[in-house]
Amino acid sequence: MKSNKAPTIKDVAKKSHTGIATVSRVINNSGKVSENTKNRILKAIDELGYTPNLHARSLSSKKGNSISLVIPDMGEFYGILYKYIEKNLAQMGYRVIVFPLVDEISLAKIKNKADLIYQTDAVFISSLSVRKIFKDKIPQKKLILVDSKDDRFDSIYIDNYDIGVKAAEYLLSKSKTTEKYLLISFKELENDFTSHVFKYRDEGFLDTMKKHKKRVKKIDADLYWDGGYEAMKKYSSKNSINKSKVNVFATCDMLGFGVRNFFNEKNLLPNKNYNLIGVDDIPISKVIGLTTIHQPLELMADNAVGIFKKFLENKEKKITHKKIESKLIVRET
Amino acid sequence: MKSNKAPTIKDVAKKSHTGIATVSRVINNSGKVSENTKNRILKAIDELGYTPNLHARSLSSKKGNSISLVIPDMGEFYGILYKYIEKNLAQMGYRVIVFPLVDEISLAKIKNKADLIYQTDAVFISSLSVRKIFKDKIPQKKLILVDSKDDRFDSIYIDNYDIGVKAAEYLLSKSKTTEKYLLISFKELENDFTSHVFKYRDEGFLDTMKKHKKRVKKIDADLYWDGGYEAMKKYSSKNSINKSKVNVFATCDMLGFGVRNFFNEKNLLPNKNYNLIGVDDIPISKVIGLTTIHQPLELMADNAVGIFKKFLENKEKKITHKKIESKLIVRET
DNA sequence: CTGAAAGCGCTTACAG
DNA sequence: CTGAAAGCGCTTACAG
Repeated sequence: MKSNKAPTIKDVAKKSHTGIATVSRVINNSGKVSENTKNRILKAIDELGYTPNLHARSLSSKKGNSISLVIPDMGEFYGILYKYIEKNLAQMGYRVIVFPLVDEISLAKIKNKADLIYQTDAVFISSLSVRKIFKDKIPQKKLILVDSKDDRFDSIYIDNYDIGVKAAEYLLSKSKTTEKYLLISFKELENDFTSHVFKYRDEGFLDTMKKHKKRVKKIDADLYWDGGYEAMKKYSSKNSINKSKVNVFATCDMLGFGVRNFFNEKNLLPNKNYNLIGVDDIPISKVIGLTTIHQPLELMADNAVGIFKKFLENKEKKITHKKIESKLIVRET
Repeated sequence: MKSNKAPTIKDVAKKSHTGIATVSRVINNSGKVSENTKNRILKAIDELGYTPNLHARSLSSKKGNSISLVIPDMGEFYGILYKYIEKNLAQMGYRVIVFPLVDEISLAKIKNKADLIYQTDAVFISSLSVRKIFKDKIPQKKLILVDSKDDRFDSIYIDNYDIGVKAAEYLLSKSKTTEKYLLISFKELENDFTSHVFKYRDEGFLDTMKKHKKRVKKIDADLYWDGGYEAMKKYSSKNSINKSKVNVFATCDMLGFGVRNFFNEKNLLPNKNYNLIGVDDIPISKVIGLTTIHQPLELMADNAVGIFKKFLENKEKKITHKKIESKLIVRET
């Protein structure tokens, strides 16, 4: 009867009548090993059902072969980002470990210095503020920001102020003088999760509208699928929505979704009764014909991985800041 | 000038004039340590910015303090499941590492015996077939199936055949003799990702309809936000949709979403012109008023973690099969 | 091409 | 309450 414990490299060595160093070589495909011994070892590995212990490997090699990806929530948007990053890194033999900051518990875990996140070779942080998350105890790791910016760290980012400007210009191009302008946005709470992306989008939009002497009514909405709907409902209860065209900037597609729903329900038509633009270009936006501002996730992922690669190669200390252009996608609304 | 390397337990011991065993004790809060030495050690840890090496810890303690969660994709649905599992496990000091099988690459990684997944203390598999994923090389780990069933492993599952039955009964209760019945479903490819959930839902629905002598038109759809829409468009190009009421079972809410969109666009009304039921009860379903069959994710997560807890306690070998009841949620459609 | 040995940074009896 | 020492399963010079 076999022992219950998982077989180790020692067991493999014994069974194949070699030393552990040689076994290690064939496992890692490093160094020269004769065909004959190699086959003996492979056979033993197979028969034993041997699996290398990653902890031992990492401990002795000083490499984790993994990176962390910190994201604000686990939804479709970040799923896409994950996919692009994973695709790149998998080829390099790296694992990407996801850390969704879904609640206070997961935030607390990350702040604990004994957490897994501190064992990975680099930390990719998406859409979140390093300062807020880690406070003063920033991990002594390679940090790469994706979709946000911090002077102290490598950053791949999009100019959110510019997004607001683009949204304003789109709506202005579609409208005449006497129309109404609405800004439906999420009012971020000042806590550890705050990213300020909404704030910047708001500002870009508001500033541009002011420049064109347009008055804008701002409405706070919940960051949820019906957030935009409820905001519009509230607005329409005090303002007429049929008299003149309404132009709406929803600062993310999730909010845009709700707004679109609202207009549909009232049988109001895009271009005629309203215009609407969102941000993100999540998959569902295409389906509902929502005009939006696209965030090039693939490009961001590629750039982030590129920085990581360079880091691995020559440990260069220079910090890279790469700005990615967002793109207007005109659809029905 | 300080050394570049990360401080180890040895450095802490030296700085606090103790042994590494004692340092280990205060880090892990185990055993008795006098207040005085404890404070000295804590101070040293803080000054050094010491972080325990998890690989070393796992290697010597034989515990990973983590579990794997394998999911078919990274979207809102599994995000919710993750959240519930994580909430439970975090309190126990465990990390949950997500393995989204988004493409062939990620599948290949999992099959590699050297993968991270084999280092965790247990593997939770959601909505996927163990047989298909791991083939004959099933990991010698505690496997817990969430939302699927396998006689060989602990399973928390929902009866998908029964879901089909429930959907049929709902539509029958809303309809009269002469009406039309549509089944809009995803035709699973026979590959490693196949879970057969759709197949069982189809069967439960079809069998029940047959029992009631109703003819059903089945339409294959893409598993995407506009899958249901396209399916309906195809159907309506050859069949009238206005004459008599149409009753549709979309085998998941994502498909139901598209169907609902289609009817909206045609200005057709629920209960009057059509009835529609989906499955899953994803957040967006509530917003669009989609009648659906709810999957109790929280309950499933709790049960799965419960099994894991028992496993940790007494290493019991008995396999648990727990069936969870799905629940009809009636909304507008 | 191959193997014995040191060492990675911890935990855990063990002895005091 | 405390510390020296063995051991976890690997990788990597080093010597052959």
